[in-house]
Amino acid sequence: MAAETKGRILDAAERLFADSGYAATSLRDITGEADVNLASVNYHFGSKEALLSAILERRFRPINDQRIALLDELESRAGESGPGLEDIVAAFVGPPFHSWAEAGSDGPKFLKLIGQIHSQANEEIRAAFVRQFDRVLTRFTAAFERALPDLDPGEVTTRVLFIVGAMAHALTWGEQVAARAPRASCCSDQLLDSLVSFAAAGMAARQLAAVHMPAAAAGGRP
Amino acid sequence: MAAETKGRILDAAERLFADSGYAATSLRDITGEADVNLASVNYHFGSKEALLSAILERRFRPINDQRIALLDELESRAGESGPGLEDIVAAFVGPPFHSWAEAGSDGPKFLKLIGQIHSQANEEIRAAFVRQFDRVLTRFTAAFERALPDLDPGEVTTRVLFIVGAMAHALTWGEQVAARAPRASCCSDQLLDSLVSFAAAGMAARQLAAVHMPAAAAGGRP
DNA sequence: GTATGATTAAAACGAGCGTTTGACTTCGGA
DNA sequence: TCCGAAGTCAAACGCTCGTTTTAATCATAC
Repeated sequence: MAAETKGRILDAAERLFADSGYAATSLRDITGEADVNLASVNYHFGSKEALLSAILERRFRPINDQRIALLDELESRAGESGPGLEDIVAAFVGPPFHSWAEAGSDGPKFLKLIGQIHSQANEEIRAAFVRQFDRVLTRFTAAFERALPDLDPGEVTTRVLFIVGAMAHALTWGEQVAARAPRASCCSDQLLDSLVSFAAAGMAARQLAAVHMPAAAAGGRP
Repeated sequence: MAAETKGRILDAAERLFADSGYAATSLRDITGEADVNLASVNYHFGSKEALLSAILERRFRPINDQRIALLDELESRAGESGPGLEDIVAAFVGPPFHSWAEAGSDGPKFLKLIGQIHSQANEEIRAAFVRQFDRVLTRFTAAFERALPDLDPGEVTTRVLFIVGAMAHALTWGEQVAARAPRASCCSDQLLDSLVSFAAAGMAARQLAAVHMPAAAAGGRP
């Protein structure tokens, strides 16, 4: 019965963290929702922080593994010039959306947590998250640089930042916006398609003539 | 001396909320940083929640006013067809970045708060924030729809969501990424330029042929 | 059937939280 | 000069937090 309790805690905590954030959710909220004893969180996980780590591990590991695997496949299949832009984008932003569909009724809630975690949580936990995300970022940034040889490497890094932001925000609020929008974006597949189109086009945008004034004088935008 | 205390509290709270989030920041942290008495927060603002509201009001009001003013100007200047895509995007994402430069040394910190507030905080506070942001969203969505008559209205709404996400993320993490990137994105002006190019291109992306299967069967992406 | 180790349960711990209180200080106007 | 409003301060309030402790329960192998 140990495994069941652990699972119930993970599921409930995931749901509550996603809705209210890590700091604002108490262990009593979690154990109440999971219908388990208060002490069982510390028994099974050691601490509240370790519980969050376990949640992130459970969900992010497969997502990031899938991202890398998809990119591996794209690159081995593509020729000298590397995979196409839209394919790279899809390999990057797709896996979290697909985990939505896979992970039963808890999937959607977790996606909100992804958005949350991108801008909060204890510095230590963030470090653990970033450490796992970094390998993904490095691989995909390199792939983008190859697909967009005319872009500054720094510009690629910046635009990947934009994509991450758009994705995280879509994961967090896509559901609600979908309810507001008249017709389109009715389901996550469509939201994903929109995101891929948007991100690929943004990534390919002509770079501004970026006059590089080395570090010198005043000025700024005219 | 009342005004000075209030200002010190606002500044310190803004900084700490931005770094650690609302729930994780205590009034004792704030009053310690501001070097004022603990009770003065409740004396001057009434409660911790009201303090956050005051912070949001102080910063967001001018930003949203400027957004609307810029769009007004663009539309009155443009002809029948309405303003251009890049101009609309710039009017939307520019003001927060410019407040960065204006608001002394506290500007950058506040930008992180924008990112934070987009995915957390008490439901009531979020409602207050969304209420003010809604008029901006409505105006700009309409402008985008006019500039992009070939796009589904729902698709426009979705893509605005992406822009908001990219912007919030850039505001939150732009500083750190700028430190990582080799050359480009050295300052907020350049980050803003990149964002405008990215968002405008993404907004203008060709819409997928979006086969609208009414609600029916299985399948999904091939 | 009973000993054993894993799990659950209930209660309490000290610390920190947001907020309130009531006395003390400050200071411009009668 | 004194008054009273405005502001500051230290101290305490009641409460909730994450965590720990101790005892009860359960499953299982002997």
